[in-house]
Amino acid sequence: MIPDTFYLNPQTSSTSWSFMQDKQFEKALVIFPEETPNRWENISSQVPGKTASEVEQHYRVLVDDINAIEAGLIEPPTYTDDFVFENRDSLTTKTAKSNDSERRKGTPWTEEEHKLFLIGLKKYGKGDWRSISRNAVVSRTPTQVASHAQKYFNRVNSGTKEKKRSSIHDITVDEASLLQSNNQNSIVPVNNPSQQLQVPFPNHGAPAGYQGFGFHM
DNA sequence: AGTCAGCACATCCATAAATT
DNA sequence: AATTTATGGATGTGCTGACT
Repeated sequence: MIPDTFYLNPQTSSTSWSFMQDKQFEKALVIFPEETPNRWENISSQVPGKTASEVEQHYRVLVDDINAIEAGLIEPPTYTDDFVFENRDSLTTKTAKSNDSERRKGTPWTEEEHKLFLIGLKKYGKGDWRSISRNAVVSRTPTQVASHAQKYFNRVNSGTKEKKRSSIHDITVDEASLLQSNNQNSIVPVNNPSQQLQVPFPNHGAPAGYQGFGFHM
């Protein structure tokens, strides 16, 4: 279990959030998207011990963090490696040997995550999946980033686009960089403006760059 | 030399999209 | 609607380099 001191920001968190509360909050964000009436009341009902105003405040702090990181005002957090990754993995994956041979499907990469991946790729280079995971696609482990990269490079190297389904991997490094620069202070994806405003956290209820409520600065 | 971490690559398999 | 095909996430394996 990740200790509270690991992810709490004493400067921006007026009340303490336990790890489980954060996870419940994260799930609730997905269950109750932005257009949901009485969204914060509904979310707070899923987070034991938190009021609607507290969850709303928590959300705003997180968005502020992301905006600050994307604007380059603050450095993304650094982690004590294995501790974080082990715990992050334990939240989203299970080993192949565990649990009656059922194979996990996994969480699909969002367009936003892929763009962050490409930006990280450009910045840190191919092979430095750890840095990309830590500083760019913080919602993914190095293993996940490497796996995604493998598919991406397969796609890129396969060349011809004809007779192929459209894919998230069709987004190039240059496109991602351009989108990033055009979208400097926004936390939303850029391809579908109508969706952006509806679902600010397109992946699992969290903003891009958000990695599980662990890094308010 | 042994151990460990990180990586590339190959493969499995669920799912979505395209085709018939 | 049924079938085929492509995609993508997860994972197993082997290699390499760093460390003890």
